[in-house]
Amino acid sequence: MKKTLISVVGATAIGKTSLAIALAQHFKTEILAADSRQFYKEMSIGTAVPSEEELQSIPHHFIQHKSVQESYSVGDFEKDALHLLETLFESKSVVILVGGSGLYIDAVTQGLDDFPKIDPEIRKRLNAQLREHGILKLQERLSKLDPNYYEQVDLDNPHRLIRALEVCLGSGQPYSSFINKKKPKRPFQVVTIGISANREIIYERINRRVDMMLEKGLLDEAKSVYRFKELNALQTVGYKELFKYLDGEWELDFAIAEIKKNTRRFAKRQLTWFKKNENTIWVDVEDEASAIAQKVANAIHTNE
RNA sequence: GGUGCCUUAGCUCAGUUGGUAGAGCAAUGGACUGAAAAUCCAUGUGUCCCUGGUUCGAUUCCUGGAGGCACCA
Repeated sequence: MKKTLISVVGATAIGKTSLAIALAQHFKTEILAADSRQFYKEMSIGTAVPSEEELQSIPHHFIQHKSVQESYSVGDFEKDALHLLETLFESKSVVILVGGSGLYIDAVTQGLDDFPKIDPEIRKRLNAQLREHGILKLQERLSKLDPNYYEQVDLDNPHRLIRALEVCLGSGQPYSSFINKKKPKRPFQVVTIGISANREIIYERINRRVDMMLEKGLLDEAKSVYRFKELNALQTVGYKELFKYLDGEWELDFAIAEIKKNTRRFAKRQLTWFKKNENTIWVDVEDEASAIAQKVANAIHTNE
């Protein structure tokens, strides 16, 4: 029997966690989280990590298994997730993947190209160059080192430029020579379930959840990680706005309004990403978990 | 009750010496290969409060009205 990874996607605050748990109970299996901020053990309220009870009801993986002080990339996650799936599929025919980070989901379901390890110092230097000389210099370098990618890349996007450049510099080969290689087939099929709702409902849920996070003590949590605020893991909606408040730059009410706005925009970006996958089976937020489980079961069968 | 000011995009406001209008924010669409809750790109038709008048033409000037704000009674 073919192994199946059920991928549950949807905008933030839409109810992915509870659907994933219901599905895991139905299929008697475990859950992998594909959420780039739930990895970190220092953050839980603002990342809407599953509750104690939820975590106890079903085994979860990749939840708070890292510290914000460690660096953990999509590539690392892909490797770890595939390795774990191999183990889980020895005893299960179905495993659940749930999360809001599109790139991380794709890394597991489709795979990324292989890149050589790059010395993080190179990125630091490139960032310093960006600050001192501006983006034009980086663009010029890329046009020499990888004219191919220079043609496709979003030239105003510093992160993209720097990633391409660091690969060029670190490997001595153009970035574009590593991408779009034939990726190995996954030893499992993927059934993607997307939870949808109209925009007003998503935004209402977001606003309510932000208020709830604050009631649960998000501000204290932000204080507890304030000393890490420069780290990548803390470039996170819900924290970076409260840091502004703690720095005295913003009023608390304004910071909260910004959290809601930035969460809305984040949700919007997620929807754009998830729309790309034509194979997604879309369900409504209001649909019963049991009915969804039935749909999934049917999809697994028709694919076999 | 009187006088003055205001009414233009979802919000705050600019502007048109009369030729039907534009900023910021919000919002919307999109991109995405080890920073991804990150990063980046694109998108502005709206009874210019209503009414009548002047005019070839009024959102702009004038009459009357409505609503808001301020001051005076």
